[in-house]
Amino acid sequence: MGPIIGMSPDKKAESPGVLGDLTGLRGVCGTLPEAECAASPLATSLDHSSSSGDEELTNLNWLHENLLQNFTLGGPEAQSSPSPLFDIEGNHSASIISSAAAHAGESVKSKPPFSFSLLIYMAIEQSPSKSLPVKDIYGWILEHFPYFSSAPTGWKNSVRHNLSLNKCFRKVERGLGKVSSAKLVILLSRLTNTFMSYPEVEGVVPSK
DNA sequence: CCATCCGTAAACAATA
DNA sequence: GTATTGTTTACGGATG
Repeated sequence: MGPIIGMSPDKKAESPGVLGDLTGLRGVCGTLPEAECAASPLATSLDHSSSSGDEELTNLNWLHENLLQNFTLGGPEAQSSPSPLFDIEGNHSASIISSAAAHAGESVKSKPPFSFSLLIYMAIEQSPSKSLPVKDIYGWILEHFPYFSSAPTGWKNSVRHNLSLNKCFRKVERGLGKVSSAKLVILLSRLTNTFMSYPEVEGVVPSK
């Protein structure tokens, strides 16, 4: 397989049921006022006058929809729950990620049909504290996607690149939670706040 | 053709 | 001094 090439045409064909269509993601992201999505989400996202708009590239709202629609309920119709957002925070959270990981396991040797943002998100979501040191993110990815164990080391750079670029990931000082050996922790605060309003998480995040 | 998204590489600074 | 981590920039491919 020539997955190493990166974005091979198979990418799309390979993730018909998994990621559905990435095209939708872009659509979502493009329609939503990015900054607001992150800051104050559902709320009316009409006040993006305050934001500079540089977050369009960093918004991962689509990620939720995508994840939830494809992994949780098996489809956009997902009407069983009032809001798919609940699943991600609720008990289903783990299963969502597990499902994703399971999908990944199908083709252990091939490049996972997930973007780095998604991989990072899954790793963080699976952690008990919803936060992970970079090192552990590496570890999670390696554990669930052995493909990277044999892949060039550049993927780690990509992970860090995504962590920095995507404002959905927030860096917090260590020592705030259970993370002890890590230097820094990446926390998905905006993401969770956007859809689930996690007061607890907010408390964990050091307001610098 | 253009805009956007994603992956990758690289350079550099900060920190442990 | 070294390794790791974090940030930033740039480029090219893929897609709508």
